[in-house]
Amino acid sequence: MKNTTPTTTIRDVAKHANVSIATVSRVLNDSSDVKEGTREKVWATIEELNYTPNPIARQLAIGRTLTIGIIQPYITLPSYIERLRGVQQILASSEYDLVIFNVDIPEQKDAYFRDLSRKMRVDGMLIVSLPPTDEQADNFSSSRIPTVLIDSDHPKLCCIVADDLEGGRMAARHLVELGHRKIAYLTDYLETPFHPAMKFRYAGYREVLEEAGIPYQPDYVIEGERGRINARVMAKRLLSLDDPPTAIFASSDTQALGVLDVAPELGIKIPERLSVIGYDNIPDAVYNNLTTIDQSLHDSGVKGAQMLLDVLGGLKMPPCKKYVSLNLLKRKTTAPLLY
Amino acid sequence: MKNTTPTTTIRDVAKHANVSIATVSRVLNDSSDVKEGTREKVWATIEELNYTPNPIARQLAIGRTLTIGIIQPYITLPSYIERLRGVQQILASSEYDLVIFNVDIPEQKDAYFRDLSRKMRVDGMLIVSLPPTDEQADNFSSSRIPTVLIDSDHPKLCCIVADDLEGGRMAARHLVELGHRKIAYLTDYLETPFHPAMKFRYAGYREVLEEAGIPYQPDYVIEGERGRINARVMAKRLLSLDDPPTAIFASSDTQALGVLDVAPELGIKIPERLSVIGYDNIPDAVYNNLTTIDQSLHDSGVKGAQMLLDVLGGLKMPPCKKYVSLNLLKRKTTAPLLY
DNA sequence: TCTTGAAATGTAACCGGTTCCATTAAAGGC
DNA sequence: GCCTTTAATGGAACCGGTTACATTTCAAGA
Repeated sequence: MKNTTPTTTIRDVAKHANVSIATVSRVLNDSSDVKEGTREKVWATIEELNYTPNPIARQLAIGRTLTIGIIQPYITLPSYIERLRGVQQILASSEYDLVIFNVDIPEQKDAYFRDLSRKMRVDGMLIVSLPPTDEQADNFSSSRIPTVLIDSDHPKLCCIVADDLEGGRMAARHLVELGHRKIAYLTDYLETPFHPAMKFRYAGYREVLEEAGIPYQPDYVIEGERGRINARVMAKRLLSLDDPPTAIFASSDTQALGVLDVAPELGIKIPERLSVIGYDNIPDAVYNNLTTIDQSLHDSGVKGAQMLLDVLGGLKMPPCKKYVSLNLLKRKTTAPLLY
Repeated sequence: MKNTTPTTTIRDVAKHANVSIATVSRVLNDSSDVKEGTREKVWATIEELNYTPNPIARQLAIGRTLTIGIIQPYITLPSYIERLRGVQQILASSEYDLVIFNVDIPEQKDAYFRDLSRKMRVDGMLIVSLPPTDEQADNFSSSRIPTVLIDSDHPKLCCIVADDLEGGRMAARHLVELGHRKIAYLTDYLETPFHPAMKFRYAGYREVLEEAGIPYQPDYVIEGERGRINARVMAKRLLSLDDPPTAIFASSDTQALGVLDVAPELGIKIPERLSVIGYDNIPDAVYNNLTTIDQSLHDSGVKGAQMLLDVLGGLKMPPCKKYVSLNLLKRKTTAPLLY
């Protein structure tokens, strides 16, 4: 029944209720010093006029948006979802809303980094797996808008990180300790415009193998497009080598699952003939009894959100680097090498 | 180097550049009537002071947020991602930003429906797969904020829908035409607080079977939690029946893939011994050569976003219902029944 | 009864932009 | 050279809230 935008404002309410706009505002923000009778009268008027305060005006007046933004790539990947849940859990009980900005291509990242602090209307920012350049980091740290990095780091900012190098070591060490010496590493492309976690894990893998006196075998390192399907193809290649590996360290659970998919097709029993270890501990890993490195994804979301809230709450916080824990979860896809 | 929020405003710029704030505003919005010399002087000052206009103030002044919101459940599912891409494609070339609100549980839906029109700051809304109640629909249609429904419908609103009943018929009809009579339907829970697409597809399936004179066999209908993993379990149950089906219609590609996963384990060849048809045509379906019903997910996003932009552009549009097309894609997982 | 102070309310400035309208400066017409 | 137009610019109101401060109300204390 409404015609063209006859928006009711706080002044309309004030007029109808026969009070001042200040009083209406007080009622809306349930300030304590409004007489009960007045309060009721104002509420009645608000209902009657079907009045809704304009959030934009409010934001301008109080100088805050009560919104925090999160920029992250690959929103569809299970590991990112897991972190997101951690963030949401914390924010749900705060006064802040969460707005998600998805980055699929590097250009988007730069566009967001450039604009968000200005064009977007957020009080704080979480940036996941997207390492800023020095210049961008400077912008963030000198900006009015506090920023917390999750899963990437920069000396000028607050960061929540996992030690991917150590994670790579842990996975490789587990396989070595089981007696394996033909250990392959199956991964996303190591060179990426996003956070090079896979590269660190790779370095950890190389390190442990070297320590164990296992010569580097380039054929055992295979990289390719992310995703379960592609992992299958890569796994097939590895397992068809003349001298196939007896263990595969996949840089993500999703890829490890791809390996589990194809092994039966090739008549390879897991874990008897092939040990497989993943990384992340996503829900599907539990279901498939996949041995993996739990990198506390959920917790990284929780910690990041909490840190941002602290800063927004006024806590003075210098740049820092906070680690989430790593845990080797031994399940059913790894076993001692049979001679 | 900055201390506590010494935010530079348009007035600071005006003062430094020795012009009026009106002129600065004109420069910012590159209005035509500013002399070239003045324009340069103002830009120089803007750079010098490192000034960034406050978007909130601008929004308040112009009365628009230049943001559109999308509410959708299961943001992690491939089918929803596909729609989202369609939306983003259209919005990318518009002046609007997209903000995503994810709904995982029904309560969130109601909270968003209640608040968004008021608390949130968007110019328009897209609602995906979340049918509003009559009351909510009334609120939307009488609200200042135009709303378009995608994948659900209501007589009072603009809707983009797919004919799930017909889709169910198409899938079932395909199998019947291939000679199958033992046709199972594997699905998410039919009762859902979200859009009951699966129920419509189910109805279509029942209808076609009845027309073909195939008696209803309750054992052949199995419902359960969504997801590939759960689909495997359900598929196993179906295929272990005393008189197993020769064809399975899965209500989503993800579930169909689950069926493809387990069939080999049970020694069942596809499509020779078992025909499988999915629904959605997600990217993985292409890769796995899955026969499926393409419900133009991407296109539904495109159409929905376009319609919303039209309305925001001033087009008067009465409630309507626009269908996206359905196509049976015959690939390699369905085949004639062998006697 | 008159103070006095707390409680309740009102006034008006402010947040940081946009834009209508008035004013001034420059250019064109005769 | 003067008047009319047009181009540039400035002044100030406005968007719709919040809030510091001033003012009024009213009950308690002297």
